[in-house]
Order: sequence, then C-alpha cells, then structure tokens
Amino acid sequence: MMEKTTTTVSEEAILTAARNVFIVKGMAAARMQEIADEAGINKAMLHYYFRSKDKLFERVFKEAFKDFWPNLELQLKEATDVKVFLKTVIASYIDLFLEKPFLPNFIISEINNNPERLEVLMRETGVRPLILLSYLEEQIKLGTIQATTARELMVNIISMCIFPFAARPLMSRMIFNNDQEAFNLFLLNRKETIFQTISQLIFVK
Amino acid sequence: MMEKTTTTVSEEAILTAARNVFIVKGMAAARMQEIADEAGINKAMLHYYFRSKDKLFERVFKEAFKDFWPNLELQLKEATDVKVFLKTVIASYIDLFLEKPFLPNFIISEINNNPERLEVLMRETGVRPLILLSYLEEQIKLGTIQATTARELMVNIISMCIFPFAARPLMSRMIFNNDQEAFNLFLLNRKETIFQTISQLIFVK
DNA sequence: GTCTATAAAAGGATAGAC
DNA sequence: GTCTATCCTTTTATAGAC
Repeated sequence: MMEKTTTTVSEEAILTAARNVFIVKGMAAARMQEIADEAGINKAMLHYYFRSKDKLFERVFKEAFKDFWPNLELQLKEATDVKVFLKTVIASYIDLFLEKPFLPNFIISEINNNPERLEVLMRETGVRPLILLSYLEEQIKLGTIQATTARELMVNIISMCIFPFAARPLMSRMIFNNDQEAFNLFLLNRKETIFQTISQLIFVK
Repeated sequence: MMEKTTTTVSEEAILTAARNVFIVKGMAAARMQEIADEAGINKAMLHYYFRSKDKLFERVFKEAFKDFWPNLELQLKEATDVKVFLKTVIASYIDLFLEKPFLPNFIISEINNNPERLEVLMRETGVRPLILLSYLEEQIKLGTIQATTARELMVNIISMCIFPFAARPLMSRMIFNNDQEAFNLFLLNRKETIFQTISQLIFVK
C-alpha cells in the first residue's frame, strides 16, 4: 500500500524554496515569483500544489514553529540530573540556531504579527513549553537549584540562547565590530558559556 | 529668524501615523493608505510631503534607530561607580521598551532585512555602542567587576533586557500562560531583577 | 496645501494548451 | 504535471482642480 502523503519532486522543491524565502524575508516581503525561481519551476505550479500564498505560508510556518522547540520530554527522560538536563537543553538550542540562523527572528516576528495564531499552533504541533517551567519550579522547591522564581530563570536562559541569533547582524556589528570570525566563534562557544553563566547563578556554593 | 526645519501640522500628523504603522507592521506589511487614515489625511499628502513610501520609511526608521540606544556618554559621566552605571543603563532600557514595546522587534527585523544599512545609520545617528564594551573591559581589568570577557557580559545584559520585549507575545503565552497581569508585572520588575542577576555574576564576594 | 480621480506598477491567482 | 498567457486585485504614485 502506498503512502497517503506522497510528495512529488516538484512539491518538495517548492517547499524547500518556500522555506528559504519565507524564513529569510517573512510573509509580507516574500514573493511567489522568487519562490518559483528558487524552486526552478513555474509560478503557476505554486498555486497548483498549494492554492494560495497564505496556504503555502501556513504550511511552512507550522513546520518551522515545530522545529523551534526542543523535545523537552525526551531530554528530560534521558537526563540523569539537573545539570545534564540544562546542559542538553541549552546545547540543543544553540545547535539548532547555528544550523538555522534565520529561524528565531522568523518565528518571533510572525508571532508578533499574529499572536492569536499561537493557540492553534500549539494545539496542532503539540508544543508544551510549560514542562520546562514546572521542572524548574520543582527543582527550586527540592533545593537542587537556587533562583528567586522559575519564570525569571527560564526567561533568562531563553533570552541568552535566542537573542544573539535573532539579532545577529546587530550584535555582529555593534559588539564585534563586524569581525565575522570572532562572532562565529563566540556563537560556537555559547553552548558552554551560557551553561557556565547559568550554573554560576543557580548552583550556589 | 524662523526655524529652517519648520514642520506643518499635517507633516507631523503623517510622521506620527507612519511611526505607529511602520513600527508595528514593518516596512513590507505597512500600507500607505493605513498611514493616511491614521493621520486623518489624504493619501496624496503622504507623497506631497515625503515623495515615496521608501523615503517616509527611511525617515521613521532612522529616528527609531536613534531612539533605540541609550545615551551612554551622558550616563557614564553622571554615574559615580560601576554599580550605579549598570543600574542606570538597564533601567533606561527597560523604561524605553515599556513605553515603546514594538521598538525592539522593529529595529531587529528591519536590520536583519537590510544589514548593510547599519553603516550609514551609525554614521548619521552617531550611535557608538562600543563605549559600553570598552568601559566593561576597563572595569574587568581594574578588577571592579568579574567576567570572562566583556563581550560575553554585554551580550548577556542586552539579551536579558531586550528579548522579553522583542518576543513579548511568545513569552506571554509560553511562560505566563497568557496571564497578562503577571507578565506586565514581570516586565515592570525586570529593572531590578536583571540588575540583581548581573550583580550576582560580576560582583563576586 | 489639500482634495478627487486616475494612472502605473506589482503581485497573486486562474484559464487553457500541451 | 507543467507551461504560457492573461486576468484581477492591491497598492504605490501622479495629475490637476480648488
């Protein structure tokens, strides 16, 4: 029996091109023509496969949104203690953004434009970020980590992981004087440095 | 003698409207019609005063970019020591974003779309963020604060200040379960909590 | 300076041949 | 499935009366 969700070569080419264009330019600035060109295919084909720009965008966006969140359940199950768990979460975030540098700003901007979409997105992708929050709360209660509030801690971790990528050109110019090598090295080391910074805050001797 | 840069009532109304629309929607999604409506004025007037959408946008963007940076020179001159200085910088950032919540994402996104614009912008607005960096470097050398590198520290401070605002709807939903009151309170308290967090990192007993 | 009307361009969507 | 040609809507920009 064949797959229900068989995708043709063209369909895949379109999706790949659409991802590239939408994620870099955003919904409003993206052009169907550019997506067609990048897919090496005719503009009419986009409509043949996806009916409209809106529908094509929704498809790409939902997928990107799903990508945006690490699999907390899995990492939680595999981690032996808080330290390992946090280290894994931070590392998986940094690795993700090293691979997909435009993802953070794309998700953040499109959510800003359409916050009401969040409810549907969360339901359909099954993303549950409160897991990390309640885990941190629990650990604070147990005394294995120290922090005034779990929310504070979680916001700080996420901010440090995501922001340098979301504002990459700005940071590169403003703080690294456009020294690309130094900035790339900085980002590569972030896995380690963020973990150390957070450790200093929550594992008080 | 009269001002050279006299602005008419309409011109001001247009600029105010353009700010509102551009900063919330971004260049690509903004509509000249919407700006005209918000200014309570005819669409043709926009072109009469600013020639094109591009030119109007540039005007608004440059201004917003200038707004985005605290006056470090002034704060440095007025501060009595590192603690006071950092507290002031953080506070002025948080206050700015409480007042203009859409500013961070606007600046970050538009710079991402057009990083090459940065050079001109910096020249024309006279923004010099490296002042903070060299100040931190100096203080590390002097031993008044502790940090592995000044860049690391600066990125962390900026990330914690800006990110929760740039990703406001996302944070609100994901970490505060859309409890608007709790989230607003959290942001209000950020001045204090970020300072405490940073203090814990750099003022080691 | 301000408006109405309209041109001009861009961009998304469809028809129809192959 | 894929293409070319074309339609139609949206949006920017201008002409010209007042």
